Amino acid sequence: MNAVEQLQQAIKDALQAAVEKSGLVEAGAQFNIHLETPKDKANGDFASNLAMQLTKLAKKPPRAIAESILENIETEGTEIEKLEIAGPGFINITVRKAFLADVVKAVKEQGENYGRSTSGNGEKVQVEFVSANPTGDLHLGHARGAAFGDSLCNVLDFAGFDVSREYYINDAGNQINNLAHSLEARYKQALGMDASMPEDGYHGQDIITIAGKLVDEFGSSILEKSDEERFEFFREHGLKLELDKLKNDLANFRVNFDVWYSETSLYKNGKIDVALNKLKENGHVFEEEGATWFRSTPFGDDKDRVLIKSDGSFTYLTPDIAYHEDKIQRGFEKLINIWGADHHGYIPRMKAAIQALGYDREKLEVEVIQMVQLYKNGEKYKMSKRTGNAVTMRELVEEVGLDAVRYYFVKTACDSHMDFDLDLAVSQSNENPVYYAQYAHARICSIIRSADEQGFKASLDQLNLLTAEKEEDVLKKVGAFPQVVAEAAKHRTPHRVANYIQDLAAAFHSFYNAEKVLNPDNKELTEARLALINAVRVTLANALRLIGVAAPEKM
RNA sequence: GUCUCAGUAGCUCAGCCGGAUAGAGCAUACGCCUUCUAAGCGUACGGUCGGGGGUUCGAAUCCCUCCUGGGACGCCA
Repeated sequence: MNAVEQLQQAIKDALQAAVEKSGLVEAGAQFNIHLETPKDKANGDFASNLAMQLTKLAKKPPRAIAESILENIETEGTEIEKLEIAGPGFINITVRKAFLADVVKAVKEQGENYGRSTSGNGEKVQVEFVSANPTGDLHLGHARGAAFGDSLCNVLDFAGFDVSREYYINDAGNQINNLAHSLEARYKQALGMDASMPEDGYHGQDIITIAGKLVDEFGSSILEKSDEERFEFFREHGLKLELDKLKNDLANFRVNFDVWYSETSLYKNGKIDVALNKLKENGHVFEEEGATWFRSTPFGDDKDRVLIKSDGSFTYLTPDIAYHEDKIQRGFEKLINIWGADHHGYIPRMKAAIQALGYDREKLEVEVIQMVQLYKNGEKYKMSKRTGNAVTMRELVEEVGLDAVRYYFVKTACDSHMDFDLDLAVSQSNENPVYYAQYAHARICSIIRSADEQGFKASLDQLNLLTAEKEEDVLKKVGAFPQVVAEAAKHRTPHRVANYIQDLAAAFHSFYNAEKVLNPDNKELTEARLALINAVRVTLANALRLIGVAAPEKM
């Protein structure tokens, strides 16, 4: 627990004791004490709506309850300086100013770990995201999913969860055959031969690039292989090169996975059969019209689902069920899947499967990322596999810049729809709010450099000098960081961190314009302020790191 | 038709486990650099929180309903 949390807990305990002592409620009555930070600081550092909440239990008007609480509260030995009743019955709490400055010490002690908490209790969580088919380049939607997923993982980790990042490789099924055939056509074309793409082929530039690489390495020798060998060659090499490219693009996007999990491996190690048999034993499987079905409707799905098609092959669902059982057996307490909105209809059947296998369906949690609609010059831009005209993640980063893209995708809640105009993004990239935060960081670094030249050194000895209004604002913001992270983790909302970064940067910029840090006439204040801005710097850097954005020392 | 996400300032979005005068950025207007980075700060302008009901001491927030827009409803993945 950090200093701010300890303080809040102490206040809550004091309030709790006051209510019990006052006799307002019967002994043993249950009620929650919730502290909030008032928007208007005239209403104190913290506020509680306890008195209003107790109106039913105490059968008295809220202000009378509040008065009774204040009469009975013990503030000796706490950081509470002042208690006031306001508005309909809020209890506003002001704490000793000196306490606020303690946060600077906490940041100094914890450094790059400032903001960490144990609120996740080490819960083992697996986050599966991106998981795009290895048949083409990552596009805008994947970029959003990648930015969200990675930031969420960072936030969960920081909040004390035990996180594993996983990418499920769909390397079985029709789309891979399709990849092999598309690649073969491109390969022949690269050799100057006349070859047409398969009907549902992948038309992306990446396949052409890969075909070129194969020609460079193997010349025309592949054509001499038998049909079967040739197909296998293109399947294997296509897959490998596509995967290499995916890993590379994601790494360049600052996204790295702990596990790359192959769908094909589920075929090879028999886990699909195990899962299927379990469903059968549990009585959830039936045969109809030559196919094998999963009776998912009793578990809330709107229709039953085919597991084995009449041609004997599995549907996509079947290995996916085995995959999810495997996740659970690997000991994860929570499975968080990040899916595009176009897959949201898939959620009920997956939850049904988990339940049918005998597990708690709530183990699976799906975060749905709403679509990114691409615009060009103000008009909807239709992307299609057919023509391969999608805007790729790589192009996006090249045009707009990595930090701007990461920030852009994570600042908006994932359930909000997004319109994206590439031209607009390029022309406005200098206005991206990410630079506002980065500028704050660079500014602090610049002040610290000047301080070094002038012989000032940050000091924690006189933090009680930090009493200016803007200093208090900054201290409160810095102090709020651990809670912001914990909330963002709990609600799976990394965008809260992005918003927090804006607030913290704003508080700093405002302070910077109001007060001068380096003042040769006041060494003590200067060194206290250096400690303060260093705390801001560390907090900003930590927060930016969580959302995958760099914290530059110069701009 | 069913399911699902959204609708908040001119634009892009926060706020949504109910709380005090609904916030930020951009845009617009006006101020602030002989002083630590003006990619900054300050002031002003700007909102029937899609409409209508309900629950509550209190609703942008919860419930119902309707309207508008995105998405999904395959023996594709």
